[in-house]
Amino acid sequence: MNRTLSEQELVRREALQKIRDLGIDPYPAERFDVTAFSSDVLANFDSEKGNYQEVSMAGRLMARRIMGKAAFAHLQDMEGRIQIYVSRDEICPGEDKTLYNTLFKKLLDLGDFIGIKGHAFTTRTGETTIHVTELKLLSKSLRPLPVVKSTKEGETYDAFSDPEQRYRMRYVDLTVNPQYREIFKRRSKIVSTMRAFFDRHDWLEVETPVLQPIHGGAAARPFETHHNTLDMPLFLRIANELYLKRLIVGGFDGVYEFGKMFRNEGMDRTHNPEFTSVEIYVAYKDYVWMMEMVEQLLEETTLKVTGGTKVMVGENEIDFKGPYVRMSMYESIEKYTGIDISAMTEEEMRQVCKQLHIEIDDTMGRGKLIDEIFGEKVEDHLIQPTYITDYPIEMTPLAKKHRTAEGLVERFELFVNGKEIANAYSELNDPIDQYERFVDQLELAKRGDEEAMALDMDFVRALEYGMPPTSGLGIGIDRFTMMLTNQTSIQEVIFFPQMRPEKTAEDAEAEAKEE
RNA sequence: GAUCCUGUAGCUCAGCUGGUAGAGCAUAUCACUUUUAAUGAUAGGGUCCUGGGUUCGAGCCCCAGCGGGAUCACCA
Repeated sequence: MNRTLSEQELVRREALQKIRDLGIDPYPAERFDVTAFSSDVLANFDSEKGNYQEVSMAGRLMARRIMGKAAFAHLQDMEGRIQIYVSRDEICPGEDKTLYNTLFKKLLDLGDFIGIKGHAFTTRTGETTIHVTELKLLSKSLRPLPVVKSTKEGETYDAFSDPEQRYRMRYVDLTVNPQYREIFKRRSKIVSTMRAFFDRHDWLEVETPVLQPIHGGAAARPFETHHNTLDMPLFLRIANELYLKRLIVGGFDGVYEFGKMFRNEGMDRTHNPEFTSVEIYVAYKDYVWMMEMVEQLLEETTLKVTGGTKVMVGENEIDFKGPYVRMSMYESIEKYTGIDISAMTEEEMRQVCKQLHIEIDDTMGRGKLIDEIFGEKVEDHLIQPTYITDYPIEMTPLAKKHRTAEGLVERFELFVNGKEIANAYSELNDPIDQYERFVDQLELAKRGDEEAMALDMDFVRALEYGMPPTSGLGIGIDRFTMMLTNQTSIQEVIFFPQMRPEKTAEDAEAEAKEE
């Protein structure tokens, strides 16, 4: 670590040494007990009651206004910022004024963690403030934070706003842009609310392998890795569906898993290589039941997380209160194009695509053509939560054949604001049918489809032992969080989105030498 | 993958027709015991993303590369 230190970093390192010279440990080991968060005091302090007369708080020193023998500053803790008032003779009652004159005024910097004790009062300008009687350095910061200033009117100056910097140094982002903490608190609440919902129904939270010898359960390209001792390739899971269904076979009638999935595909503002989904499987149910369950789940989650069932997503107000509109895929296409394709042959559909100016190629089968028409002409219109049901069998090798309609499966996807956020089936539990569907996938793979599903004979064996009729569901947590936080980029709801490695000066130098 | 935009001080940004870099905040020193984008004075701070090229001279022009963003394409 021989990087050149900036002037401000040098100043802080010198201050660190001077603090040690004073006999003060800049990184003390002992605990500092906190009795209140800033938000508690700001919400509940009442100068007439005179509460909060002995509070102990801790956080980062975020702004200082020194006026000789007294100073105002802001302390930022997990719940917000509160002003503190530090006067020299208050924290240094004796002759020795070092703590104020030297430590507080000279050697502390913005970003340092401090602990304070004192009492709440209201300043002349009406701001609730902590009058500090004791002050202790808890951890010295050696790099200057970006200084983001904002006025009482809410105007912000010099915001730390470069997305690259914000994502690479999320710790800085969360510190100086605390409003972004709210997104992640909400994300956490979404997960905990859903978990509580599932637990209340006595469904079991489980964990299944992330490292899988066969990547199944979805159509996507996987990450491949290698296990040294076993000397075999392993894949990071693209889905956990087949494992969860094995647990249904084993006799757990309801299982769910929140987990990371990994897909080795493009990255953009709606795709990160690793993302979180929740999948749930419930025995003796079908996809019709599942639609009702999802309505309850999303309505409850939205209500508990946001306080209402309606959320603004961009320009649109979305209402997650059920029931949601249900439309079969064919109906939706007829509604938005005026064309009924349900009885058409592949060739007739090609004509329809041409008529609608949809680009297609010869490799596309009937299922793919339907999907293209749907993607081009229907998806964008599905703003309020809408179930699209009954998909072509070719696209869905793990779903049960439709109970009445030929060539379709019992599947629905939930679309909100033009985007899919949930996918569910009446799960295929006929082992012979499942085997044949896998074989069809192998044919696709032979024709060059990199996303075709691999044959998982152990899964077929499990089905041969018998799986009860089951309904399964997957929800993309990242995308649902985007909706409930009104974000348009997945990177904003993931703490550490995938980035290319940062190129340091040393790297550049090493590269230059190689050439 | 394609196109466009972008990279200058710790942060946010200027930088004219090519003439060896500037502001605000932050930092340092001084003053100031109810301030709040605190104030006043003074000072310091730069691998102008990287590597080539053109030129007497490049932050600026040209070429190549790297990072990031946006749009499109691809993709559950």
